[in-house]
Amino acid sequence: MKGEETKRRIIKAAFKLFSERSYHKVSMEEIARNAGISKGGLFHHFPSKYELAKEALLYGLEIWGREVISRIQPLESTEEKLWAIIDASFDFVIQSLKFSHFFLEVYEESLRQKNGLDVWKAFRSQYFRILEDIFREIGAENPRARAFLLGALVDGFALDYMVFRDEVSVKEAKKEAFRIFTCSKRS
Amino acid sequence: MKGEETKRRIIKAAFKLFSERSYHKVSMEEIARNAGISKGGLFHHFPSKYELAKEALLYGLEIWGREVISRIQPLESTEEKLWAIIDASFDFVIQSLKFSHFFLEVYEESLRQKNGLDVWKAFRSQYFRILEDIFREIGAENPRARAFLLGALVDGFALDYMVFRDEVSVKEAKKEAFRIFTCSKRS
Amino acid sequence: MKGEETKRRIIKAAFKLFSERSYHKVSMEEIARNAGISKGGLFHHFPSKYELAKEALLYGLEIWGREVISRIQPLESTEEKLWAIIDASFDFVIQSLKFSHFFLEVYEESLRQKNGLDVWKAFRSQYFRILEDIFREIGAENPRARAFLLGALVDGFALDYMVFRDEVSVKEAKKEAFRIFTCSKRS
Amino acid sequence: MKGEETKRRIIKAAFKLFSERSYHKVSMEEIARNAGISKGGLFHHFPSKYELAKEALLYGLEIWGREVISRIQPLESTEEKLWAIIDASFDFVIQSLKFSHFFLEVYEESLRQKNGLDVWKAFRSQYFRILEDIFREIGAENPRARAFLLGALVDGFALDYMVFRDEVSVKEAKKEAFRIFTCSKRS
DNA sequence: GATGAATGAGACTTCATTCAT
DNA sequence: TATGAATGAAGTCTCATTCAT
Repeated sequence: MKGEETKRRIIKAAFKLFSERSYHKVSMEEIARNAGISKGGLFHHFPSKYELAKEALLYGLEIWGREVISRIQPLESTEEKLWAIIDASFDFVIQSLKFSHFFLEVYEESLRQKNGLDVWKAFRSQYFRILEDIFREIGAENPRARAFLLGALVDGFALDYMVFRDEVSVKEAKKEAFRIFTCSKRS
Repeated sequence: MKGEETKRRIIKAAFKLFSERSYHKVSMEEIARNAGISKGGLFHHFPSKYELAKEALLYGLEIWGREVISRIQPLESTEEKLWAIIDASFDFVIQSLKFSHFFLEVYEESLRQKNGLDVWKAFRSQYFRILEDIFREIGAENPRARAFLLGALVDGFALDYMVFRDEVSVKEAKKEAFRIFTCSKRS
Repeated sequence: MKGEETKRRIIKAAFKLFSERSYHKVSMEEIARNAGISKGGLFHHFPSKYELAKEALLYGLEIWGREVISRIQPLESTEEKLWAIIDASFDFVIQSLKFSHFFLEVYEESLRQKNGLDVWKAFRSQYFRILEDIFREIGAENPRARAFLLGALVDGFALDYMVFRDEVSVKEAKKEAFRIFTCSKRS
Repeated sequence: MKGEETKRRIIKAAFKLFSERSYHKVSMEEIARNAGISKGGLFHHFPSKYELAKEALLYGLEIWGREVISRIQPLESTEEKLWAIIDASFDFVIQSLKFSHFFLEVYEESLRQKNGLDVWKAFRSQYFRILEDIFREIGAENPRARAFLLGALVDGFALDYMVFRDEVSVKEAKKEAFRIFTCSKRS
């Protein structure tokens, strides 16, 4: 029982640091220090830095996921739901700006592991189904592709906003994103 | 003049390696070897790894820029131009999948340098004007924001495509992107 | 009594792993796992890795000793006995190729312990008396030295055979060893 | 030129330390210190600990080889040559007692490397031809096997002598070894 | 008797950078 | 201009051992 709590503490510390400064810029030493544990203790709970990063990433994603779901649940209209998703996604991305870089680096490591991508695909598909349904109802020509693009847009926004944040306000970006993603031939 | 040629050879080698394997995964040693020069020689031409990476990145961006301009130039209709840009951007991104990661890592370093971002902003603004004009002509509500979003979409696509390439074809993605970005209230 | 049984299980597992992969390449963690016990439990039964290794080594040697004795017992002629010893020794050595490395590593640790070698000397002398007697009967000039050399040959064979096993067959080696060790000036 | 000299200095220091305390008990840090170079400098000259150990081992073997050859060269009779070889081999082994352990550990690493054993086989075969010829002239039944056994005996002697040195004198051991290895059916 | 979390020292290795030649 | 030897800091990971429960 004590172990589980420590593990949780480590993951939290790792998530925080990784989101702030990406994978390569954070050392295990530092994570240990922040989690109030020894370096050796870290490796007792996680076999490698990659494995820890993966769990930290999932932890972050799940927070985001729960946030999105909870915002969508009470809503009824399709468009409201889409707006809620865009709203929440952009917010999350702004909140932890370096998150996507961290994401990317763990992804890259995953590419080298056998079946390393399965975790991400599983997680992603869960939300993609929701998005696809929304775009189908809206009358998008290719709901699947559009869902993919929204995902990409959010990720890319995280990247670009970090650098060019003075060129556009988040509010404007959200609005315009909503506009183009609700575009349908029937409208 | 001989120095200039060597410098160019180094930049080319660096760009190739960096876009294949990102910043942190490529060592100066390796770049030197690939450029057919010694490690010492490398530092003779570039004061640091970051400085080399910056120039290598600009080199890559300029190639992309010239490609886009040359594709747009002969076209007349606004929509054709937009399609050409989307087409070229996605192609470029696919071609060097790790490019955006490389981009991001150099960005991060730039954040720490005084006025480090200026060079990227200058480069970016040059193409953003073109995009903004296009979206204005199309009748977008917020052309500036939309231009920003297209940039973000392309960057994000590079990221996600690396991992989820089997979920959507590049062709479909391009088409759907074109559809939503040409969306206007007046249509 | 239950403690004794657990201890035996640990020793068996340790011996197996050590003779497969030598002392330094086997961790206490792994031994624990293979013995179906926790790491803490392991240290409950043995105060240190060295102490466990020592007992595991003795366990292996005793198996070998009993095997040799049982093969010799029914035999009558001196030469038959010598052949049986050579035969059994080579077989044992082939069976657990890394055994002599394990042996050596525990030896080295023993060198650092006060009276650490006593246990090996006691074990060894027991079998050396038998060998010496045999060589005395055969008419060797220096039976004690010859006994020592046979011991060395077997150990060295274990070493070399690991690397150069395709240069000579075990059968040929046994036969030639028998030939030279039965050599006497009186024959 | 300066590099070669440093490399030689490193190999010498490594050989000395490894012979005294075997592979795992010597750290790169220590070798660096003894060679008067930084840890990083070590890796500039040798890509890994294993590779350094391999070269250090070869360095030691070559010293031994040259010693043996120079002792044999002036001799005429076959028996004198064999005696010289046994004499030199035992001397060498006594001189650097832990050498064989070091040998063994580098061997084991070699087993894991692709074609890792080729170096040793090449070295060994060079001296085995000489031994085989000698035993053929002596009239041994299986000269090849006997040569193998002499090699094994020397290696095993190094092992055992380390532990049981008070049981037999080197001089006696040499003499008895000479006796049994010159045994022939025709005598 | 037994568990497994935790420690802390130490190992190998990488790499940007400097500098004598 | 160019070389490559040398540095030193930092990084990931292993492991025997201890100890509260």
